Amino acid sequence: MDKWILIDGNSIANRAFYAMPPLTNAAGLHTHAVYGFTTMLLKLLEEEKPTHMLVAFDAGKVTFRTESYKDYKGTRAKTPPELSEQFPLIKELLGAFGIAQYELSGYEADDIIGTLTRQADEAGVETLVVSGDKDMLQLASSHVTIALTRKGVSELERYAPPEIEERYGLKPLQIIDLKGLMGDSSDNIPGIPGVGEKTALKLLHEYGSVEQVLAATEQLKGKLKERVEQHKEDAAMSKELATILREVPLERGAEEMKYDGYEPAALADAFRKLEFKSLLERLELPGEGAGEEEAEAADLETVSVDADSIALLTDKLGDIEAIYIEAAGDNPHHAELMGAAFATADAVYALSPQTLLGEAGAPLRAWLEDAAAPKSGYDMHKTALVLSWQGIALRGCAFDAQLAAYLLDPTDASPTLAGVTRRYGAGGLAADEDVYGKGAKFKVPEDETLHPHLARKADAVLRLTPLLHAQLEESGMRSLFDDLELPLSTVLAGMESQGIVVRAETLRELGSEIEGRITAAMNEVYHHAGAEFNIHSPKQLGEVLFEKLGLPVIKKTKTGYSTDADVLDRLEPYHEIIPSILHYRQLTKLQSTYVEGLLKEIRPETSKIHTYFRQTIAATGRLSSQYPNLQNIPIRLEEGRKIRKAFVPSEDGWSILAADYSQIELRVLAHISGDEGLKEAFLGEMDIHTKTAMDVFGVGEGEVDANMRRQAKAVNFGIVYGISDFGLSQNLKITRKEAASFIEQYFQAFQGVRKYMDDIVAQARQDGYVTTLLGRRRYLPEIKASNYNLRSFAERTAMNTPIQGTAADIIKLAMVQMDGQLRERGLQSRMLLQVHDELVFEVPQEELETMRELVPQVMASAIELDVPLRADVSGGANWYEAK
DNA sequence: CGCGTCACG
DNA sequence: ACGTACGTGACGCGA
Repeated sequence: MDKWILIDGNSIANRAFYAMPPLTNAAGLHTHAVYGFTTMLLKLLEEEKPTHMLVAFDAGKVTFRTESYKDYKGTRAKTPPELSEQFPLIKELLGAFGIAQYELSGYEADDIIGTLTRQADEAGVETLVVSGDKDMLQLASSHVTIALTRKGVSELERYAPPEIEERYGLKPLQIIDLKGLMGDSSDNIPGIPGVGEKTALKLLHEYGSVEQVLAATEQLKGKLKERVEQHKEDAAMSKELATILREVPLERGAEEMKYDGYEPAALADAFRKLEFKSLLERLELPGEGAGEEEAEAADLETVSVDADSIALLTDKLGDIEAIYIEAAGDNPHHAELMGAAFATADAVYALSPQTLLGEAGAPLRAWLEDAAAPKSGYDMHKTALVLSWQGIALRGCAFDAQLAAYLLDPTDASPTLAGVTRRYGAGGLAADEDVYGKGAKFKVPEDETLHPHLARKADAVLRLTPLLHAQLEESGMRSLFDDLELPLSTVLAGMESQGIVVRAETLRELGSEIEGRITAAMNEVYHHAGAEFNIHSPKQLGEVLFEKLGLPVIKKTKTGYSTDADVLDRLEPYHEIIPSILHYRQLTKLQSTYVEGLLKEIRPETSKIHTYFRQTIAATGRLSSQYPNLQNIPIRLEEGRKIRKAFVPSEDGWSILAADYSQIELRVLAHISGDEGLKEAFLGEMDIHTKTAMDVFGVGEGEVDANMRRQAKAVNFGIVYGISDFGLSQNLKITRKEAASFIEQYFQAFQGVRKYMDDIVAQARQDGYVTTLLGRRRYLPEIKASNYNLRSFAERTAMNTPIQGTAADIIKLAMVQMDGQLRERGLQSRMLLQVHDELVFEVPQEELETMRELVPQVMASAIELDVPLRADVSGGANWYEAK
C-alpha cells in the first residue's frame, strides 16, 4: 500500500523559524528553521513510513493570484533575512534525505499540493498533507488527511473530514467559503469587514456557501446586511483567492516522489555541516568517526610508546609543541588519567598513565614541570589539576585552545576539541562520544583505539594554535588572552589544589539543629493541610493549595500551578499554611544543598573542599564554580549564613580574610557611561543608593527614608540588568506605571546613563557584538531579530554584558596581580576563593596586618577608572566572622 | 533528563 | 498584543 506525504515547505519553514529558539552555526548563519524542519521530517519518517514524499515550495513573487489581485499578500511582512538565508540549506538538506522537492514558476506550494491530492483522490492513495496553514483543510477527503502544526513544528494535529466537521461544522470545501467571508489579513485577503470566524460560521451553517449568502442578503439584518451587500464583490474575489488550484500543469508524477529512505552517511555529512550535534547522535551511524578521520590521520605518524620505547619521545622533548592529556570524568579533582599525547611537527607520541607516572616517565614529567618548556594544550586548567593530583606541577602553559575558543565565542560554553577543530578548519577529529561512548556506556577503550585518538587530539591542538592565535589577534583579544586569562588559569588551578578546610563537625551540628526544625515545619504544614503529602513536589503542593484549600492561583508554569516564593508571598494573607511552607523550603534547602551537599565534598584525609572554578562557561566573562559551587554559600538570611562558620583556615592560628568590591558594577557604569552625576557621587564616596533616591524622588539627603533607599537600590539593580518597567514593577511590587516613572526620573537625573544605554544597543546592532573594557566580546545575533522577545532580550544583554563583564575583567586582573604580590613578597597567605566581587584568603597571624592593607590596595588599583574603586576588607576565625 | 525551585553576585 | 529584569549551579520530583 502506497502512502504519500506532501509538505508545504514555505509554511513549515516559517513555523519552524518562529517556533524554535534561534541557533547559529560557527559561520554565524541561522540554522534553527532548518533544525525544526529536520526534526519534523525525522518524526514523520519514523511514524508514517511513507512510500512517496514531496516538499513543495512557492516559486517567486508573481503567481496567478497576484495577476488577478495585485494586493494579494500585500500586507505580509518581508521574509526576514534570517529566514530566507535558510531556504537554500533546507533544500540542500532535502537532497541529503533523498526527498523530492518541487516548485513551479507562477504557482504556490499549496497549488502543487492541491493538484497532487486530486491525483491521490483519483488513485485512492492514502495521503498526509503537512502544513501550518488552515487553508489546506479544504483538501481533506476520505483519502487525504491534513496535519497542521500545533505549538512547535513536530507536534501535529490531524484533520480528516470528520474532525473538520467536529471543529467547524463544515465540509472541507466550505473552508474556502469561510475564508471568503472572513478574509485573511496575513495574505491580505479582504473578506467582508466586520465578519470574523464566529459570524462567518453562523452564516455558513445557515446558508452553506458564499454564493448562497450573497443571494440571500435580504434575509439578513442591520449592520451585517449592510456590510455584506456592500462587499459582495470582495467576498466573491476572496473566495476565489482562497481556493487552492487543483489543476496545475505538473511536470512530475508519482514516480519522482518515490522515497526509498535516506543514506545515513550523506545525512550525517549534512548534519555535520549544519552542526546539528544532537541529531547526528540520533542517527546512530555504524562506525561513525571512522571513515574520514582515519583518512585524515593516515598522514600522521602515531607512535605509541611504553616504558621500553619512551626514549623515542624523551629524545625529542625540545620538539614538542602541543600536548593533550585525557582524564575520565568532569570533576578534575576526581578524574582518572586515561592517557597522554605529545605532538611535534612531524610525529605524535601517545602513552598510557602507567608509562607517564612510572620510573621511565621521569624525564617527561620534568619536562611538564619545566616553566621554560612552552606547551600548547586544550583546557590546561583541568589538565593542571588532574596532573597535580598525580604530583605533577604543570608549568610553561603557552597556549590553551579551549580558552582561546571561549574568548572568540563565550556563548559556546566549554566547546569540545572536535567542535573547535571543525569550526576553525583544522581538519576532522572524531567526537569523544564516538570513541568513548557516553553516560552509562562510557568506556575507556584499548590503547590501540585510544592512542591514535589522543594523538589526533594533540595534533589538532598543534594545528589549531596558530589559527586561534590569528583569530585572537584579529579580534583585539591577544592581550586579554596572554596577560589575563591564560595566567589566571594557572592561578585558579593553584587555588583549587589548595582547597579550603570545611569543618564537618560544625556542619553536622548545624544539620541536627536544622533537622528538628524541618520536622516541626513539616508537621505544621501537614496540620494546616489536613493531610500528609510530599511538600517537595510542586504538583502535590499545588493540589493542596489551589484545589484542597482553594487559594487563588497567582501564576502558572508550563506544567501546572506555580508555587515559588514569589507566589507564596502573595498568598500569605490567605492561609496560615504559607509561612510553614516557606520555612520548610528554606530549611530543607539548607539541609540538602549546604549541610549534606557540602559534607559529601569534604575529603576526609584533609578536611578540605576543592571546588572547580570554570573559566569558560559564563557568557559575560565571569567565573563559575562547581563540585561544589562555593559561589552561592548562604549569606542573606542569618540561619543560612551560619553555614559559613564551617569554613575555616587550614592552619592553627590563621585567619580567614575576605575583601569585596564596593558597588563595582555601578562604578563601572559610571566609568563607561561617563555620566557626570554618577561619577561625582563616587568621587565623593556618597552612598550610591541614597544619592539615587535623592535624584529619583527629588528630595534632599536628609529626607531619604529607608523605603526610598530600598526602592532606589532596586532601580540601580534594574539599570545594571537592562531595565524594563515590568521587571522593576515585579521586583518592587508596584504598578508598571509607577515603575516607568521611576525609570524616567532616573534617566532625567542620569542622562549620561541613558545615552550609554541607547548607544550600546545601537553599537551592538551595528557590530553584532558588545565588548568589555578589556576587549572581551559577546556576540548578540538576536539584536536584529524580528521577534520582539528575542530582540528585547538581546538589547538588555547588550546593556548588561559590558558592565558585568568589565567587573569580571577587573577582579580577574586583581587576582593575577594578587597572586604575583604573594609570590614577590614571599607571603604565606593563600588566595582560596573568588565570589564575583569578593576574594577570600587564609592568612597567618603575622601577615594579617600586611594583608589587610595589601588586598584592598591591589583590588582598588587593579585598573584605573574615572572613578575610584574601593574594596572593604574583614577578617575572622572563619568565613562567617569575616563580614 | 527536563522542570521547578532557590542559593549566590 | 505580547511577555520580560543580568549571570550562574544544585537539589528533588516525576515522566
